[in-house]
Amino acid sequence: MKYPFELFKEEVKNFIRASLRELGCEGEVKIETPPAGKGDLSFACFPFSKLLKKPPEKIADEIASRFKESKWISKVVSENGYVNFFVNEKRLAQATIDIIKKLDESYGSLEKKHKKVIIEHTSANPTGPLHVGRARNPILGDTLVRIYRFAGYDVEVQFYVDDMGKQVAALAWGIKNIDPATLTPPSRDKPDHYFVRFYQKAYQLMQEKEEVNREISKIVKECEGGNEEILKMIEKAYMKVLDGIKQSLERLDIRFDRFVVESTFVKNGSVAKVVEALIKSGYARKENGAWYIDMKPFGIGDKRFYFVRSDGTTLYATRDIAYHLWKAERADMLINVLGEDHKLEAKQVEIALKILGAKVLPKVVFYSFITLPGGKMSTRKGRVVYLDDLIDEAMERAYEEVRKRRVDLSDERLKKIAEAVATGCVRYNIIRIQPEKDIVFKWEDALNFEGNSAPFIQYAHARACSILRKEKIEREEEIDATLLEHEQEIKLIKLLAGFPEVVNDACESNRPNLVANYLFDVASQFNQFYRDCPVLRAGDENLKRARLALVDCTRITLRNGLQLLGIKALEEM
RNA sequence: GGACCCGUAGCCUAGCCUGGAUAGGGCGACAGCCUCCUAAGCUGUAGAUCGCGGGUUCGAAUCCCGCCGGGUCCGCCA
Repeated sequence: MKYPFELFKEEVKNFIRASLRELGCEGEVKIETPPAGKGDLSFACFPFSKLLKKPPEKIADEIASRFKESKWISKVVSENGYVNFFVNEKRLAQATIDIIKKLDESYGSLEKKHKKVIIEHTSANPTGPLHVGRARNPILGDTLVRIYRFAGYDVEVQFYVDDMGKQVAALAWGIKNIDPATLTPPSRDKPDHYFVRFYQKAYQLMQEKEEVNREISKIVKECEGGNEEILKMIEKAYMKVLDGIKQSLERLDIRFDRFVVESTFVKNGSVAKVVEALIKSGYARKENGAWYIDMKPFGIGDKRFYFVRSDGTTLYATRDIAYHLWKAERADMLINVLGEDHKLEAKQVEIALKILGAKVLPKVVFYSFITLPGGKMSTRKGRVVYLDDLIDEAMERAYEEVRKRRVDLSDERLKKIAEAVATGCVRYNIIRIQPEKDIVFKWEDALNFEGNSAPFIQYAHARACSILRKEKIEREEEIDATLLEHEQEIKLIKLLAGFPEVVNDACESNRPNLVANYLFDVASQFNQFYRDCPVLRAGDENLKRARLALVDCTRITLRNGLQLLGIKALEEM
């Protein structure tokens, strides 16, 4: 099934290809979007100027003059070396509104790819609560999950649990050896906040006392040896913290299909196989009993990638390779969401996977950490804003705002709305920005409820719902969309028609921020339509039905898009 | 020091991958709009050497090189 705008685009491409062939040349046909008012699609003739030995204006003229008539193209104009194509607006309006009404919740979704994708995200050390510095990871990851599913992929979401590092070992040691009475009270009644204190204290003691350091190191070593008893003890410790992390993410509607535990790959021998295979590959060198791969031939400067220590134990990256081989056997595509501090490790894993002939290599989406105006967040230094605190603060602010506006609603209803606004706001303000861009955390930005924000989009959706509550429109109702001729109606329809392409682009390029930008545009255009085109008081009954349908289609598109961002589409606010 | 990322109005940001027609938005500022479908909205004004300098090109915010500023990494840590 093809979407209307796609059909228009294909027709334009075919027309250009045929025209160029007649003019005597072939070439990549690159279609672009012209500035407002100059058409709906355009084609630049400059690159063909040399080939055809004609000025671009002439080529554009010749192509444009070849146009007679067609289904989707209403007009072709030559201007300054460009060929501008105008869509048949009435046809687009009718086709777009028909298809949105018909597909409803699946409008914008793409055809089934019959491909399995494993998306790994968050994978935070389960030693304490998530803080805002890392909050981009789950939000990016979960949004990608939603987009990939909508784009037709079969997605499994995984959280890789590190149960073998010094961090979890410190946590486990702390819980076992520290008297809770000596700790400051937890910042809130939640397991991750409760247990992080043991981790913090243990970490501090580890640096102060050599014996503590030795004990914790011993735990780590036992884990690497696959000591079941010690691993069980560690599991008991981190599981509670992980529960707390899950609770926080649940508030943002973020869930996982599977938690994959690192030690699994030590226990089942796959890490040993990785080591063996790497040694046999011919790329490995030995030094003082430790094994490494020289990364210079792979273009990574003068770096060594150690995968076995001199005592024979493996490293984090080594185990990560085993994990990735396991994933590669189970999926057609792998996506990882990682902080930019993992760039080198990701490169090491990738090189190893290539050496070992992995079927699938992961595509990694890196993001920059969110920092505080004074610098990096640090749990241990107490310079930190927890995700829970951010959500709570957003909730309070949102509650105040709703209460100010809606004296008519019950407190229960107000809280529901506030929650949707707050969590939407948190997700939106993070997802709307390109992952690689630095974000300096400021409360006023994070809790922005106006302009380019989640509530702005939710508000447009609520407005649409409000109109539709007053006058119903049935899915089956035949409407005459050709009556929609107002400039704002046309603008809105064209924008709605572009949704599937946005989904496709966001998915293919792993840029969820495209969806956020798009929804802001739709909401903004809808607000302008709302200003210019009365719906319930449209006068003409057929026009009213058509406008109602357009409102309904906007509602559907906004809702589907918000769904992709994990933001609740409110019916009133 | 080396590698990678970022640098667009007072602040935040889109566009950069795939070069193209006057660089879009938002916040904040200023001036307006609720007898009318929710003003979390709308309109208008002011505000940009697209970090700097070269190069490639008919054409550069976009590609290449150098520099400056900020971040990340450079461990037999995770």
